[in-house]
Amino acid sequence: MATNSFEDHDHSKCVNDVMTAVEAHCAIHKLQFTPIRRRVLEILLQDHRALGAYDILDILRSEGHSAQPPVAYRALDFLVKNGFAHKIERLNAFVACSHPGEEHTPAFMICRSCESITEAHREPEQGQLGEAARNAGFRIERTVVEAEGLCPKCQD
Amino acid sequence: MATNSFEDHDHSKCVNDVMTAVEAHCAIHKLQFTPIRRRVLEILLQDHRALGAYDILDILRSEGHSAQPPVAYRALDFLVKNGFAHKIERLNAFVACSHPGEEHTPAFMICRSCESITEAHREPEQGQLGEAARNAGFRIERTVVEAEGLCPKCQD
DNA sequence: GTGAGGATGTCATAACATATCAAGAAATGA
DNA sequence: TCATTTCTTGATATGTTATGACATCCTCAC
Repeated sequence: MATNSFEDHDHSKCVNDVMTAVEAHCAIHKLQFTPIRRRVLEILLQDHRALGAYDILDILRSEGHSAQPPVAYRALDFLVKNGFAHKIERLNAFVACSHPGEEHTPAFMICRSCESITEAHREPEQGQLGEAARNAGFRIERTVVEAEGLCPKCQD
Repeated sequence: MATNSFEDHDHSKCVNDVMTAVEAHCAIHKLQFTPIRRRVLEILLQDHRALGAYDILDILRSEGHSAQPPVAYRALDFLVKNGFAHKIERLNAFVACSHPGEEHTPAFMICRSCESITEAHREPEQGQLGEAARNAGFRIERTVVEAEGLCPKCQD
């Protein structure tokens, strides 16, 4: 398996692995993985890119669903709350999680050229931010860590 | 001087220092520090809090300015572009910079209770994000690093 | 004083997100 | 099985954040 989504990889496996993991997680935790929620996650998984809620709505509409804004936002809330997707604050957009269901503190690398996104993992208490927080007496509950730049392929 | 804005400090000195530094920077770089831009920065400096563009607009209006949205966004663009203010992506809001004009890579700690914000500084190439970027072959150009949690005072 | 570029005034609208309430479906327990 | 509760969805409306476009005006260099 590719260590990050900038590398060439078998994307259908990538999608299947995530869907399988999410299904299992929902079964265990008695979460309702309804058709809309499933479809929105599938849409996010199509690419390692972030999609806005209205991009998702457009796709849902083209498939015949009703698709007023709350439809997308509710599905996204469900996916984000349960760790199946993340919001990219810099872009006001959403991306499928690479490690669904597991507790983790993600960091993102966003290519400004091809818009691909790869997810890395951090330890919130370590590193420069953790140190700054300790110095300030600040108790971290959530972090947003996003880097913008150029992915390997777009540096040429 | 306080090492971070969570501590008690002489805030009028805080404001004066920043305004003086910004004035100097604008003089040197031939930037037009116009009344609107100055006023918006003063508004941001009133507290170590982030304000939305429309919060700023409300204040400008209450002072008799015209104040259509572009008025605030243009002033904020100027302040951000020149390093006098930062956008807090998590909040879609803006905060005055503690170290105006200097090249730096900020990280923010946002108190979810009192909404105060303090700015720390990072080295983008170091730490966990820098390491993840090197591993992925990603070239970082900008970073968004924001922690949400509780400041020392609000932990009681 | 004229021209070029930057700054502002103003209107309009795009893009992102949520409140509310009604109706329907699924899980729960008697 | 039926009633109850809870979660999910449908639908309308609205709130919030941000930008496009164009006219006007100011400033500075020449």
